[in-house]
Amino acid sequence: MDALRKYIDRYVALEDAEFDFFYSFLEEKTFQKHEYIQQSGSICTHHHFIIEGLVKSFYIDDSGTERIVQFGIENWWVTNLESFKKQEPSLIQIQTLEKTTVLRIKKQDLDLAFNKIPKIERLFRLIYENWLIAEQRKGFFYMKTSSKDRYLALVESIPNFVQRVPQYMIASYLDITPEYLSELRKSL
Amino acid sequence: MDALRKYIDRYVALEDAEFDFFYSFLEEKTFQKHEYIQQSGSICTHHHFIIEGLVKSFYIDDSGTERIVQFGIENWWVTNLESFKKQEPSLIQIQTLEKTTVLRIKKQDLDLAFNKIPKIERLFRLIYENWLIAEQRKGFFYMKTSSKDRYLALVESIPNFVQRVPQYMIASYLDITPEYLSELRKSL
DNA sequence: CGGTCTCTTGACGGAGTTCAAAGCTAGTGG
DNA sequence: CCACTAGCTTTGAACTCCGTCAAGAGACCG
Repeated sequence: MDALRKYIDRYVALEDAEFDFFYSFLEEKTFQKHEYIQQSGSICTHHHFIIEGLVKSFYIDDSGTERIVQFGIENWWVTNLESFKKQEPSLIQIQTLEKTTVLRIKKQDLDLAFNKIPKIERLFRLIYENWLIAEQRKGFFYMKTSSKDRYLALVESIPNFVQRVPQYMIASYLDITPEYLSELRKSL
Repeated sequence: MDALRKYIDRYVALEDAEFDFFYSFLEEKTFQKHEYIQQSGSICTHHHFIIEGLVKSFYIDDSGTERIVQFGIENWWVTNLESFKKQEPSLIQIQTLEKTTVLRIKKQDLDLAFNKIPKIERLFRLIYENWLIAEQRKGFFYMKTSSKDRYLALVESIPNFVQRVPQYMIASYLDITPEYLSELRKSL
């Protein structure tokens, strides 16, 4: 609750009553290590705010290989936005890498919150704006940077990331093979 | 005006008075072929809705090569969102490839519209949501698809695209060299 | 008709993949 | 608390995709 309040305060100034009303839609839930938050083929019913823990979003490609598209840590929202918005089955799966506690909200409740509290709509307008900028920077960065530098940037951007996540998942996220990442690391 | 009204109607139901009020902030402007809508190093002051024409967003990399990150056509919004939002100098440049007519709005006027007309804030919450999904799909698609298939998907997604845009720009957008694209096309 | 912009062709090189095998490490049960 | 196993990481060789460079062939415009 404190974590969410602090997070929201960075974007919009909510009255206590507004926050409490919004908070009443949220459900706290804890997932064990390696539990699925989102299964492939099912509809993404909730938007999740991570209070503590670490998750990966990924899909399985045609040759059966896992492809990680995003990691999520404390103070991030995770969902498959496309499936959540359209309420269609999701190709993306979300799984915890550590014991993870989230606050989650259902699609219809979030829509209700948008109607009742304009500041919540503004909050998400701003969140999506920032998220979009981050996604664009990522694409931009991907295009102009070698995989070695992408690796270095990733491990520097999140403290202890290498300790928390196995190498082969980092390789998957960087879109290279574990073998090649191993070679990169040898050359430091 | 009609194009914009039609576009907005797909997202939110505005009263005529609300639309007129929003429209009063917009300025119609026509750029000639090869004119700059956004120069490198300057702040992105406007958000642009393209009524007619075609533009490219790009930057110049360390070796002096142009890198196209996005094309924009009719009924798309174009801006460098990061520069527009933070009012910081932009690394991205935007240039027309054809004579192009836009409706443009200043940052402070858009913020004003958000405050005066909640439905406009909702409109942009939805636009950013869709844009984000599109950006994520693009990243996703990039990861799992060969450059040959990316080329085919691109030319199929926009009618006459190959006629409107020179090959070497398509190569830049696909993040391959013109030489290699030429080879791909030979193998059909 | 001459020049600039665009597209193609070919030789070579480097980044990254694939496959197979061996070496580590950490969790589990006995 | 040790031993075993399964999962993770490293190594190396052969191969593929795609970039770089250099040169030539069209095509459009004044």
